[in-house]
Amino acid sequence: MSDLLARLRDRHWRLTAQRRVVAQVLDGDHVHFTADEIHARAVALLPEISRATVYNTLGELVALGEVLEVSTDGRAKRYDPNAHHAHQHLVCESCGTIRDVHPSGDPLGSLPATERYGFSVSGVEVTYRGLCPNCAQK
Amino acid sequence: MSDLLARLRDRHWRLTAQRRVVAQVLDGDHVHFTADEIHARAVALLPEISRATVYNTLGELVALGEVLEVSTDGRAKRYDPNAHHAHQHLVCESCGTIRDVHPSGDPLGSLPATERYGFSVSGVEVTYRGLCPNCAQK
DNA sequence: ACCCTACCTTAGACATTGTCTAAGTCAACA
DNA sequence: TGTTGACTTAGACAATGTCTAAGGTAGGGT
Ligand SMILES: [Mn+2]
Ligand SMILES: [Mn+2]
Ligand SMILES: [Zn+2]
Ligand SMILES: [Zn+2]
Repeated sequence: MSDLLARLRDRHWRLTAQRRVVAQVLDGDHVHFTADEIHARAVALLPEISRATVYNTLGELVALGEVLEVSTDGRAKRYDPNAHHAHQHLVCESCGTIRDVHPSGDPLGSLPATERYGFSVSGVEVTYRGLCPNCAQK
Repeated sequence: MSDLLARLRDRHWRLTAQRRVVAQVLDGDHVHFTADEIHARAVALLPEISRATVYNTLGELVALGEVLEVSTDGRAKRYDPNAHHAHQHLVCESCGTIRDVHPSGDPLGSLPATERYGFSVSGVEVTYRGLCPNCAQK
């Protein structure tokens, strides 16, 4: 994630304490936190950080392509720092656990030209749903 | 959609004016309205119908498997009466238009056993994103 | 046809998630 | 070290969805 800070410096970002803390919370490639979860963890490191700044910083990281926005449940969006390796998600319907998964083949290839209705198709999101081992054993 | 009313009667649903109107708004297999859009159209047919009843009725139709809930944009959920033919969605990133599409192959099959982490995988949602012909011509 | 009553509907309060504004603060550059 | 425009903040506001208590009614029983 220090890579991330370097990239942001290159883009003439001001490196404020607040932005450092948000980046630190997102460190680790397999987290999928909501904005409020990120805010709570950020407050533990920098008590005076505001909700607005967390939302602002996350929005900027998404616009820069450094973080992905994931909506797996129609509730709060989740923020995914694993933006540099294409992947999809497997979600437990019971406890909400999210795993990164890597399907075989190109997901875009599954949409035939006759099903594209003249769209220029540029991306695809796949969400697999099921029960995780913990929740499956009732 | 009269099929739907018959099925609901069979399940001992009370056929109230409000429920008839919600079903009528959802008639047609290729609509993807938000709850508020459905409420606005329902009010045009039955002015005193409340927001709570629309939400209640939609939730019940989803629980019965007669309507699908679709979250394509992280904003309001959309309600899809085309619940009896498996399909996926193609969304215009600019204007939000949604088309039903039918990918080739079984979308579930693209997730190898080694990527399932012990989950019992029961479903998959695929959202293709791009620009519709109207929006593509700037 | 009329009652009952369990189920349904309603208005509006409340909850969650996200956006915006105006005023104060500070990181980076000179 | 001073300057300045970008950044942060508290809190109001907005959008979407949930809940409750009170009143209404569909449909079975008579
Ligand atoms: Mn991920
Ligand atoms: Mn559909
Ligand atoms: Zn689980
Ligand atoms: Zn479009």
